[in-house]
Amino acid sequence: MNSPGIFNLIKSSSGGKARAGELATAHGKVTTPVFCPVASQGTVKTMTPDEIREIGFEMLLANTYHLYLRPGIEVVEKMGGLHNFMGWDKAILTDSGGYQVFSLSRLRRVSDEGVVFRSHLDGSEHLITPESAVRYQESLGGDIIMVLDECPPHDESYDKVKEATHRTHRWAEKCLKTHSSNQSLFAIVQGGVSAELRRESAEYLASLDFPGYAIGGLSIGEAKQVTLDMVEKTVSHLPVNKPRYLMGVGSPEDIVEGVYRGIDIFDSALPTRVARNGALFTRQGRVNIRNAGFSLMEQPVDPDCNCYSCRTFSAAYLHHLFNARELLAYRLATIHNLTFIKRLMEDISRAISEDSFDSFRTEFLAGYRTTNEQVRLEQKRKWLKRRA
RNA sequence: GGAGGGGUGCCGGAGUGGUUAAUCGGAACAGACUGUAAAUCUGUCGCCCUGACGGGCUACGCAGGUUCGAAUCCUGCUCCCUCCA
Repeated sequence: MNSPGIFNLIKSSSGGKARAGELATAHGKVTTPVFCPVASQGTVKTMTPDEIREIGFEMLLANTYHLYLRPGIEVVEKMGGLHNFMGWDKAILTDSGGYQVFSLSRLRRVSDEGVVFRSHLDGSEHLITPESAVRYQESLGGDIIMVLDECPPHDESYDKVKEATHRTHRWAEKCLKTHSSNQSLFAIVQGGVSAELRRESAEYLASLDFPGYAIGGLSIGEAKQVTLDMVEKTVSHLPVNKPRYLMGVGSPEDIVEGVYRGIDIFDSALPTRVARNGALFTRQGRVNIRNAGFSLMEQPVDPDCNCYSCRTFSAAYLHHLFNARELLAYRLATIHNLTFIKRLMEDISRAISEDSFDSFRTEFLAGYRTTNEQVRLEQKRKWLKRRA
């Protein structure tokens, strides 16, 4: 089973939907469930590829939109492709730029042809089409590439979501038609928070026989229970023998819940972004290293962690680095959070192979304190409003 | 000795009669961040009571005074700064 693009399902939970597998790529085998750190601009912020490899990650996510604008697709191509350019010889998954249709929505116009958007860098206007999105990704040379999709806001009207979902379907067909490399092209299910649209989207895309399926348009401001519900409603209509990728989801509790519902691949900027802002993962929940309580703590932030940061430094030192805004703070925190996630993935894999994932999940969630949902959504709303 | 300027909340610094518990920074304290326009953003920030609305008290160097009302005007005291001798 070594030809690139082949997904090999190794083990499924006897009671539930969690599963373990392997994904073959031209840049090595990827063990699933897998988490991909985000390297939008060809770098996991603050980390060297060696450090990422040492922590144990097998696949990264890079972004076509960002690399297209800077340094430019041709530059990456001339520099020998993305792997060579960024010094990473394991697998790469590139996103099409579809998410930017959503996150930069003030700067874009969507039509059937594609998306006309304004560069957030210099305001210049560009058109990205399903066809060009595939061509760009073929030039970048990632191992898994994504169709161009339209990700509507979580509170968009049903009709608009339906329109975006159907457009995403048409684009998926165009991408499939354009695609000519041996990279794996994954489709993206949309459908917003409508179970009916999710089903329709999953069934339709499944009929096109892609080598993998992503679930997009979630965790963008809707309530957590809705996210999980939509994942369930989508997965149940996806083929069993193809990898399922839950895009943009990566908090520890969400990963556990995603695996529980049959997800194989995750990516998210959350672990690294949150790290740069002082939030560190522990098995008891997130902790803010900037809090005054850490100023004199001799032990590491997470005594159970064996990452470089926790092996080497006290919580007090990390607290100090953050307060002083020293650059090392961001690196040490990123190392910690990524190591935490990697270990979580290993624990999940082990639990699945031992057929004890359900109890692992129950225990993990019982011990992991999460933010009050109201507080979360309110701050999220403020953030989105501010961006509008 | 002479002339002038100034002392505002933890710090810097606005404000020159009422709408001022006092603009704005910073610090401090807490929170958010999920296919990265993010080393970003939000909230609190005199004291006491309240979950909140709200209420009470104390505040602009010190002491008096003018006024219905003063951080803002007047007098004295005190401390600091600049220039001239």
